[in-house]
Amino acid sequence: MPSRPVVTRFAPSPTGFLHIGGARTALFNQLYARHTGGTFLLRIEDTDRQRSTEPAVAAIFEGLSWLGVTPDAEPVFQHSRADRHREAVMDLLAAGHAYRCYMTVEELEIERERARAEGRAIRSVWRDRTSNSPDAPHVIRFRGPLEGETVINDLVKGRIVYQNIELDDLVLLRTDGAPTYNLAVVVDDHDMGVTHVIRGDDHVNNAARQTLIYQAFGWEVPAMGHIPLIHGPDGAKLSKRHGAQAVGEFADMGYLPEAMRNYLARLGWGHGDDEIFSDAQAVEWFDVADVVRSPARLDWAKLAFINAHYIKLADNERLAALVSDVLIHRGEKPHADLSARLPDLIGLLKEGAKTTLDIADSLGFIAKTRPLALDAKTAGLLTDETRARLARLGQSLAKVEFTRESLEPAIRAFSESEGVGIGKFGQALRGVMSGGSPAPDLATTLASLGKDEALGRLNDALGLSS
RNA sequence: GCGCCCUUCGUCUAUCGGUUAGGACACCAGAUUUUCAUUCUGGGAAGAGGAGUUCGACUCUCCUAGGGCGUACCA
Repeated sequence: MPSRPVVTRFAPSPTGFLHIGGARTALFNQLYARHTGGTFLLRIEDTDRQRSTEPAVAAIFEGLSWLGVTPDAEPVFQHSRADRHREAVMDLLAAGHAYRCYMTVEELEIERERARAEGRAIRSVWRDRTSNSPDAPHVIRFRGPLEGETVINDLVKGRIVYQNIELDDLVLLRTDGAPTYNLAVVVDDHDMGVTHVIRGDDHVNNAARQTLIYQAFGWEVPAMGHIPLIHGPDGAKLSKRHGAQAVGEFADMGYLPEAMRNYLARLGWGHGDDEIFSDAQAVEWFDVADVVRSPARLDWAKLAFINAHYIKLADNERLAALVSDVLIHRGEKPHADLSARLPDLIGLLKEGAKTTLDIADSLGFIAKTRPLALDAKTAGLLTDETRARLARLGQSLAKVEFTRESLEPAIRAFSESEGVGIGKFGQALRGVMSGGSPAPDLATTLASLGKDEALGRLNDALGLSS
């Protein structure tokens, strides 16, 4: 294992959005680098020019920066290093660790079936043969050992042994001269000085093949750790029907990046009984060796719980900007005066919110304009007796400062002076204030409306002029 | 088919040969209460199955079952 300063890297392929599992892999890489005082790098694996897209690259950058998992250096684009990759393959060719293979797709198909029947991996007939017309279309394959075994001392899974006969002679250079992934990762990780390869479980099989390539080059093999995938709540592979896969979707659903980081870190990794922890604590505690071996399922309820926690902690100005975006996105752009009050309102309303979308929802009753249409339930509550009581309440509240702290005791005092429980008029008052829409507790509802608006709504409902 | 990996409450996890198997989310009940929510208190809930090793296994080994990943001129 390398004894140099730690260098980790996240190496996604830009063929789609940034998957939540990939985001966690990136997080783990960054945490480990920070924990060891090392460096965290980003490399875009775009050797397949057909499948790689610009929007996908943008989505990765955007997703990572939203999550707050950004590399310590400029990202490397793998395809820009194609010349270096080809050069490396030529070295392998010269050293006899690779060979030119002229198999046609048909022949390959036959060999594939034969190999399968014999229970071994693909080997080309060109392994020990040279062509009379060396310039004919061909790929360059790795010449893997036929015997022996390759051992991976996986940082999370432990010792994994592969029989070399099971490992195929993989293609290093395609017919068009383009390098393949398995060759490019090895060359790039080596050139970038990567000491610890922390990646998804779906790459374990490649670990052995890549180890062989490192050895052929005579390079030091980096430490590797394969982290389990994230599954949907039902245990199946995460897909659209589970609600979300892309980090961008989580952002749109009103989750905070720090909540995502906390939740993701806790998914598949743990530090004793700690559930909620800061980024600094995560860095202090994290170790790849402590990553859990088995795949984890996404649990929306727990994510919501953690998000609610971070919403309570979040700065109201910041939340206001987020909520405002939600409102605009919904086509409910808040008026200037509402905008100005947003931070204060959010301070009052964020208590039970699980997402910023919830906060936006809770703003609904405030945004209504007078006179409010009352729902049937509220209308039914407005008996003559209650109307009279609400009128008296209005008079006494007119003398009160409209803050939650002042309103709370004021309402209680009124209830006592009337000699009835709050239940006798509370429901009706809430209905009059909100028109029947969901609203928080009385004091908070009144405070968030403000004195003028609140008393105005009350007078509207009682048929009084304000 | 073959190879590799995984398997503790519903979920995320702790335990790293000796524990009443702990915590969190969720759930249920009770308390508080001006709706919902919040808050508080309490509760139910787990070592896939079978063989070993051992004085003693959730912890170690093997088998079975189930699940995942891979098996590309994708990454």
